[in-house]
Formats: sequence, structure tokens, C-alpha cells
Amino acid sequence: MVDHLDPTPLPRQLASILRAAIEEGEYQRGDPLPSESTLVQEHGVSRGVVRQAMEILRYEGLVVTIQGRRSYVARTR
Amino acid sequence: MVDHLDPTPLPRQLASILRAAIEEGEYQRGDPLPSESTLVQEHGVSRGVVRQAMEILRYEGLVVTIQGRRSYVARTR
DNA sequence: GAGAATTTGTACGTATGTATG
DNA sequence: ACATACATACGTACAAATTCT
Repeated sequence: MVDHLDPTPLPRQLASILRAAIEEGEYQRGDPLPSESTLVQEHGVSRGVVRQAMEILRYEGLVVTIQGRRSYVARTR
Repeated sequence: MVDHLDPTPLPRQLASILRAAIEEGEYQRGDPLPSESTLVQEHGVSRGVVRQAMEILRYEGLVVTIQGRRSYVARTR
């Protein structure tokens, strides 16, 4: 869970959480991640934070995002 | 000037404008760029747009930003 | 050194547009 | 057509770092 008292910016915290979930196989290659609004509710952060977290994971090549659909775990890497 | 009718996202438009100004020598290596609030006023965009434009230029290695100071034209590249 | 002003950093909320289901 | 989901842009508030008085 993200920690508002931890000085680490929330997007980085959330990215770490999702990265760990991917690496532990909770989301497999090609699987969709939860939607932005779902992540907002589940983690108690704003949509902006969720989007920045996704941006981090996209930059790392871990996920790809498709407008109108979802963010998916990248197949290649 | 940024163009709200141009479908190109405003941060990319502004980044292009600043990149051109740097390449044309308007801002030299080590020079500070205008502050965020100045760019907001001069270009008629929100602060978020200015910050995203700077993020693009940082990613390109063209500028470096220091909290409480300014963004500066990178010396190295 | 203290305090105010300036500047960048983080986070939130809202509105509207675009693409997909 | 409607609902869902991501994209862009605005505004606000406060924190943190720096600079100026």
C-alpha cells in the first residue's frame, strides 16, 4: 500500500507495487492491469498519481498502454 | 507561439519552441531558462504544460532543473 | 541569522476530448 | 447509443529549496 507519510513520491511507490506484482506473476505477459479508476480506488491516490506510475512502467518497457483500453504487461522486453 | 487548435499536445509544442531557442543560441550553455511562472504568462498555458515541456527537455538531456532555482541549459551533452 | 519572496516539487480535483467495448 | 477507459489541459493547495531583504 502506498504510504502518504513516506517521503517517496506516490507515483514511484505505486510503480514499485505494480512492478513487484508483475514480477511475481500476478499479472502475466499480455494481461491487462487494472483500470486507472480501479487503481485510484484500490490505492487511495489520485488519477494523476496512477498515470505517472504507469508512465514510469512504460518507460521501463514493462507495460504498454492503449487509449480506450487498458495498460497491459509487455510481451517483449 | 503554442497553438491550441494544433492537435499536437501543448507540452510538445512548448518543448519545440524552447529547444529551437536553445539551438539558436538565445539561451547559452549554463544559462537559466525563464521561470515556470514566466513561461506560463508568456505562452498562455498552464503550469502543468510548462512542467511537462521541461520534462521532455530534461529527458533529451538539453536542460537540468534545480528545485528552488531554475532550469538551465545543460553544459554537457 | 531571521523572515519574506521566489521557484520548483508533489498531489489533488475538475472538465473535456478521443478511442474502445 | 451508451458506458468504459485513456489523453490532454486547467486550476488549486501546500511542501521544499533557494534567493533576496
